[in-house]
Amino acid sequence: MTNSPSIGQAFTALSDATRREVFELVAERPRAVGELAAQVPVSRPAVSQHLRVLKEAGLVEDEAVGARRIYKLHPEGIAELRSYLDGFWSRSLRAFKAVAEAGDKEDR
Amino acid sequence: MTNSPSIGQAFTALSDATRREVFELVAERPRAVGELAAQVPVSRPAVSQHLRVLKEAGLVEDEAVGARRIYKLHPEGIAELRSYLDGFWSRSLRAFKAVAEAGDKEDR
DNA sequence: AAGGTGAGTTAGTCATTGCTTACCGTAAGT
DNA sequence: ACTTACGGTAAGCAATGACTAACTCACCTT
Repeated sequence: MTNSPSIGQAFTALSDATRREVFELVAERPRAVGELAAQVPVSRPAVSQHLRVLKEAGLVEDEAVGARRIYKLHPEGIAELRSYLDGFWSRSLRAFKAVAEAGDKEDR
Repeated sequence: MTNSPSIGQAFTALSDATRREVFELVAERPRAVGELAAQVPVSRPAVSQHLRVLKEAGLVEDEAVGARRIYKLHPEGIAELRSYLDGFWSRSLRAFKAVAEAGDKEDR
C-alpha cells in the first residue's frame, strides 16, 4: 500500500505508443534520459514528460547519478499491475464460462 | 521487436474509465447496448462508440438478436492479450534481475 | 569561479478524443 | 404498410494530451 497508483493510470501510461517504447527501452536495461531520447523520435523534454507519467503510474523509478538520472523498472508496481490483471482476466473469463454453461442448459 | 499492433489498441481501449466500466459490465454477463447505456452516465451513442473501440481491440464481440445487439466477451482476444502480457512481464523482470545481479558483481 | 552538460518545468500549439444532438437503417408488432 | 424500439453513424464542440522551444537549476569539470 505504498502509493498504490490507480489501475487506470497504468493503462493510460501504457496506451501511448511512444511511452510504451520508452518503457520497453527502460525494461531492457536502466538508462539515462538523454540516452532514451536518442532512441526515440521525440525531443528530450517529451521523454522527460513520458517518464513522469510512467513514474506516477508506478512502472519505473529513477535514481540520481551525478548530473544524470537513471531510470529503471519499478518491479513492485509492475507486479502489482500484473496481479491485478491476472485477477481481472480470471474473473472475466469465469463469468463468461458461467454464462456459456447456463446458455447450454437453456438450449437443451 | 516492439508490439504486436493490437496490444496498443487493447491498452488504449482499457485506459478510459467509462470504457473499463462498460467492459466490466459486459464481463458480468452479455448485455444489449441500451442496457449498458442505462448503467453508465453517458448517452447511448457514446456507449456505442466505446463498444466499437472494445470490439476493434478484440476484447468483446457482438451478436444480432432481433433488433438488439448483444455484446459479450471475446475470450480468444482476451487470452491473447493475457499471454502477451505474461511474456512481457517475465521478460522485463528477468532483464531487471540480470542487471541487478551484474550490479552486485561490480559493487564487490 | 566559469563554462558545459544533463535534466525537469513552463507556455503555447495542434491533434486526438469523448461526448451530445440529430439523423438514418433495420427489425418486430399491430 | 405504419409505427415503434433498437442501435449505428455524422457533425460539431470542449477537454485532454503529446509535442516543441525556451528557461532554469544542479552537478561536474578545469
